[in-house]
Amino acid sequence: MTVTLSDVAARARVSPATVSRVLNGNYPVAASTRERVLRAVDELDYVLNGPASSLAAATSDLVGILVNDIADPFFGIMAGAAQTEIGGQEGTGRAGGEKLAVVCNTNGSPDRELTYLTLLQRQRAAAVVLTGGALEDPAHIAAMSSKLAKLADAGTRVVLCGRPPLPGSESIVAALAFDNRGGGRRLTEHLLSLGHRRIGYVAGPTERTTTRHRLEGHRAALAAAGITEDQDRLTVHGPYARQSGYDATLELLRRDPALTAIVAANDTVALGACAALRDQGLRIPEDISVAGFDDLPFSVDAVPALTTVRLPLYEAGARAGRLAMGREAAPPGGIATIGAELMARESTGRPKS
Amino acid sequence: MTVTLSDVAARARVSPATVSRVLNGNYPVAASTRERVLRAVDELDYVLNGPASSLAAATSDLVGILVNDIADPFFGIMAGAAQTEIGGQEGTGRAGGEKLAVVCNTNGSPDRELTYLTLLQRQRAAAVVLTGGALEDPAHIAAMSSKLAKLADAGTRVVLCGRPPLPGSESIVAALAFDNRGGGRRLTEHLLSLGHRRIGYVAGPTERTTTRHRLEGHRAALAAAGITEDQDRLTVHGPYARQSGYDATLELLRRDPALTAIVAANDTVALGACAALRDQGLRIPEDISVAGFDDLPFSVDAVPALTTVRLPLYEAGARAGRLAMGREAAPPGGIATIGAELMARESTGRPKS
DNA sequence: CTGTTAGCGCTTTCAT
DNA sequence: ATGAAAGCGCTAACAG
Repeated sequence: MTVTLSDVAARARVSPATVSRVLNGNYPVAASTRERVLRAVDELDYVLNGPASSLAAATSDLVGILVNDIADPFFGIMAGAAQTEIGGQEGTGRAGGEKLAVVCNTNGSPDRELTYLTLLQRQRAAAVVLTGGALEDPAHIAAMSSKLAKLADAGTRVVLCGRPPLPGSESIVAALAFDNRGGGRRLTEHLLSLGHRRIGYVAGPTERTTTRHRLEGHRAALAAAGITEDQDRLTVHGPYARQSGYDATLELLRRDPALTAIVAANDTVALGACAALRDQGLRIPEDISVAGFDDLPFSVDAVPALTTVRLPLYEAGARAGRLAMGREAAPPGGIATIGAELMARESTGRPKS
Repeated sequence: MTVTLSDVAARARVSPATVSRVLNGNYPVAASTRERVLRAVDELDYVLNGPASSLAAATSDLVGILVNDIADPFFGIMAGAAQTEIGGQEGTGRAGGEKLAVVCNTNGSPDRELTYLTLLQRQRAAAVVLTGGALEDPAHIAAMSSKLAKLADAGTRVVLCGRPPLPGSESIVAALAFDNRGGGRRLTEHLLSLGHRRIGYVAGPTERTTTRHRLEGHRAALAAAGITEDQDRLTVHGPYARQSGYDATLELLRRDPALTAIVAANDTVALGACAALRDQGLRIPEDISVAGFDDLPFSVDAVPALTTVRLPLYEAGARAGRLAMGREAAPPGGIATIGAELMARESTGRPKS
C-alpha cells in the first residue's frame, strides 16, 4: 500500500541507491537524474520512512529540547529560539535533510527528565538541549551524568542552556550558564543603594541551581553591606509560580512587618508578590519595593513596571540550537557564562524614611 | 559496541523473540523468564533501538503536538496538559511502552506546519495534536486536509484542539473547538450593558479562524444592539503580540478619540493596549475600558485586573491528549465545542457620561 | 556518476 | 510458553 524507495526508483528508472542519494543530497548525482527522481517522488507522493533510514544510517534527525515548564515563557522563549535555529532552515516543501526539533516538558520532575532522555536515546537523537536550572540532588546528578555520557557516547550532541555544567560530565558539547549569582547580587545592591536594609526574599524551590545561585548573589550583596543576621528568617522557598509569590509574601510580612522590599525568585513570583501587597493595602514602591528576575515580556507592562534582571533568553536559546547543530564553535572549555543585566524600573524606590 | 536485543537474549538464555515479547508486554511470558530477561536488561543497561522497532512494527511511539507559538502560555498550557496526559503515565525508570510526546513550534508559519506534519509522517507518528487557530487560506486548507488524510491513512491518530474541523477531512479522530464566537459575543454584550457604544477592536491576524470567530461574535453583539456603522474603521488587525496591541490602540485612538472601550484579540494584546492607554494618560476603566480574551494566568494580576473570556485551556489540552491516545471516546460526530466564560473584572466599567 | 549487495536491530508469523 | 526465520525500508561500502 505505502510507497517505498524502490517504487520511486522503478518509476525514475534508477536504482534505489540513487534515489537515496538524491534525497539525502550527500553525494554527487547527475542533474538530469536528480530531476527525474524528484519528479517521481512528487508524482508518487513519496515520504521517506524515517525509522528505516535511521536504522540503516544509525542516526536520526530528531533533536530534543528539554524544558521544566512549557507553560512558562522563560522556557518557551529559549525553546522557541533553539527550535527555530535547528529546524527553521530552508523552506522546501519536500522536507529534505530537515531536523525535527521537538520540545519535551519534564514538568520539573527528575524522573521525567531521565525518562525523556532515555526515550531520546532510544530514538538515537542527533542532539539534546537541556534548558533551565538543574536539580542538585546527588543521586539525580549521578544518574544524569551517566545518562548524558551514554548519549554522548552514542553520538548524540548534548548542550546545556541556562544550566551549569554537571560535575564529571565532560562529554557534553557545551554549557551556557546564566550569571544568576551576579545578577542576583546586582539586583540587591540596587536595593541597598536605594537605602533598603530589611529585605525579604521569596526564593525558588530548594535544590535547584537557579534558586541557589540567585540567593547566593542576594546574600553576598547583603554581606558586603554588613547585613548578615536574620537572613534565613527573611527567606521563604516555593515553586516558580505566581501563587507561591503571593503566599510567601504574606508569610514574610508576618515574620517582619517592617520589611521595605521584597525580592522574588523570578518575575512570575514577583507578580504574585505584588498582588499580595496590593491586597494588604500596600503601595508599590511607596510603601514597599518589589523586584523580580528574568525580565519576561510582561514585566515591563506590569503596574508599576517591574525592576528585574534581564536574561537574554532568546539569544541563549538560539546559540544553544546552533551549538547542538555543530554550526557554531563551542566556547573555550565548553563553558560560557551569559551576562545578566539589571533593569531598574518603577517597582523599586527609596524606603519610607 | 552498543548492546542489542540478542545480547540480552544471550545473557538471559532465551531467544530474541522472547526478549521482544517481555519488553513489549503484549504476549504471555512465564514469570520466571520475564524476571530473567528484565535482569539481563538492567545488567546490560540495554536501551531499545527505536528506529529498528518502529521499522519492524510499522508504528512508532512518537506523538507530535503542534503549536503556533511556544513562547505564548496559551499554547504552553494546552501543550503541557496534552503532554502530561500522553507521556506522564507510569513512573518505571526503564521506560517501557511509553509514548514520546513532543511539541513542535510552527511559529505561525503555514509552511512549517506542513513541514512538521511531513516530518511526523516520516517518523510514522502514533498521533498528532494540532492546537490553536488555523489559517483560512484556501490553498493551505487544501494542503492540510490532504496531508491529514494521509497521516490518518497511515494509522496516525489526528486530533484538533482549539481549532475547528477542516472541511472534508473526516479522517480525524476528533476536533475540540473553542466557542470563540460565543465568548466574543458575551464579552461585547457585557460592554454594551455597561453603556458603551463606541468600541474599538484590536483583532488578531487576518485569515485565522480564531481571529474571525472572535470578531464575528463582537460584531454580532453590536448588530443586535443596532450598532453597525463604522465597524471596519474601528477594527485594526495585527499579530497576537503585546506590541501589536500597543500600536493598534494608538491607531484606534487616532481614528476615533471618543472611544470608550477597547476589546483586544487576546490578553497579551490587551496588555499592550493598556500600556498604550496609560502612556496617553488615560485611566482604566475610568476613562476607557479594556477587555481581553483567554484569561491567561497573568490576567488576574494585571492592574486593573483584566476583564476577559476564560477558555479552559488545560482541560482542553488534557482531553485532546486522551483522545490522541484513544483513552477517551470521541464526542458525537467527532466534534465538541468547548464553552467560553465571561470573566468580568476591573478593567471594564461604565463609560464617562 | 550509478548499480549491487549486505546488512542495521527489531517484530512477527509459524512451528514446536 | 518459546524458538526459528523471514523480512520491515533504507543506507553504505564496494564495484564498475
